[in-house]
Amino acid sequence: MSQASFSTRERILGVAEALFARHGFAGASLRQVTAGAKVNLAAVNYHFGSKEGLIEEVFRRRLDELNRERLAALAALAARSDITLEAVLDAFIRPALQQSLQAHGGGAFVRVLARAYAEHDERLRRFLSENYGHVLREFAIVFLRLLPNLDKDELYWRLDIIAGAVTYAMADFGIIKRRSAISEDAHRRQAVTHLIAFAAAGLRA
Amino acid sequence: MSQASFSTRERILGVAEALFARHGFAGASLRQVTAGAKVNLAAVNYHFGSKEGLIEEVFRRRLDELNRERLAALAALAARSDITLEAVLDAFIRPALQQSLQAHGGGAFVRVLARAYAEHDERLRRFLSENYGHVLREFAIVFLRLLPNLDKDELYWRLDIIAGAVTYAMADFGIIKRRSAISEDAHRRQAVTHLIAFAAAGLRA
DNA sequence: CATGCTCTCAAACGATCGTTTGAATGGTAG
DNA sequence: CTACCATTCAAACGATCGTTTGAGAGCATG
Repeated sequence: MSQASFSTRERILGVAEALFARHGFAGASLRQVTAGAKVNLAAVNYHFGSKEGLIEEVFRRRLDELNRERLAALAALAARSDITLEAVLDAFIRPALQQSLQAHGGGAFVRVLARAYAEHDERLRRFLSENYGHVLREFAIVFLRLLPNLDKDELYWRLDIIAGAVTYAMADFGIIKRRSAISEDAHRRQAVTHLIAFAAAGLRA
Repeated sequence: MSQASFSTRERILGVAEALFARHGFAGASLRQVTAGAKVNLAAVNYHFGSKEGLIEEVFRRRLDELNRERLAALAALAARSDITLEAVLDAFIRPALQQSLQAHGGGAFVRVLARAYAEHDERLRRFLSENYGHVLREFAIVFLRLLPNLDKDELYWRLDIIAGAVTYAMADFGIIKRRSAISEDAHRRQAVTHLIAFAAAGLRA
């Protein structure tokens, strides 16, 4: 794979991610993507086979990294003996924050992820469930150890709510607009602090 | 407005709501909508002016009712002297549940609402903010009275998270699939119970 | 230089999109 | 009955969609 090819692939993925976040999968056209990436229209079908292939690659690129970081944070935690609920939640939420703060179009993918939750497409749902569901199960094991009085079904209910709330908050899709005085990054950092406290209280209830 | 016209309008709105929930606003075409409603293609532009006019009417029809019910439930609560946090949260969440349990395509609108959160379209966002934001402010007043130690900004953060969690949970967009043994209605009723307990704990933290 | 491979490009494909048009329909008021 | 108005209908509009094609550019290997 030549350097030029790599550059074309990456530019397409970056622009596609941003446009999917802004206009949705059906709402963003390949012509918008290729124009934004300054590549030929046919490049998408050449490199990704189809539009859906492009969509899946946008997810895979970020989710692989996100899942790896979350599991690594969880594994680092397991080595310690004094695990707290907040620490586990931090291991789950913080990687998403870190990723959203990345240099180029950081927050874009979190918004794409929020859209994916809203999509009902079976193929996309299955793809996400295989990745995200696995991480959630790993975390559930640790949560169950920390919360012995919580039965499994009840925990899954609450984790489900937390996952939705995290995605929602990270995507900054709230109704209450953030104060323009603080930056988007500071906004996200605050959100993580609040989410952890909120989720911990909810799990302990 | 004749009976036939009313019927046509309502059939279009019902089918559009279901298709928007399933395929998104850009993903559902007017030809799918009119075919499903068994009306002529031109009927949409005749009755609603444009596709966007149809989208707005889908929202207005349900949101007006939802907001009215939420504020009514809150007002009924204000008459009492022994207001609890759970009761206020119930006034906020239960109307959404009731609506989602309505006979014809009950859960559809909640999913449309979840999609709207993910949309970045400025016109749609403004429309939703005007309706939903107003209700949220009314509730915030009561919450602040019940939680005197919570400052306003912090409360808004948490309400934001709750609103997102409610929408996601109600829309049944969780990663963990509900057990097929229980019905969708029972699933939603459980969700409300859990959401209220979760949210109350989070607000009291 | 010749060969083979990866990648880019302009152009076009058929399909589908939202919208418009103008005629036909059917009930209602004068 | 006639005139009017709201509504429905088939048909077509231009625009845009995802995808395909075939030629050619660039570069490496023999």
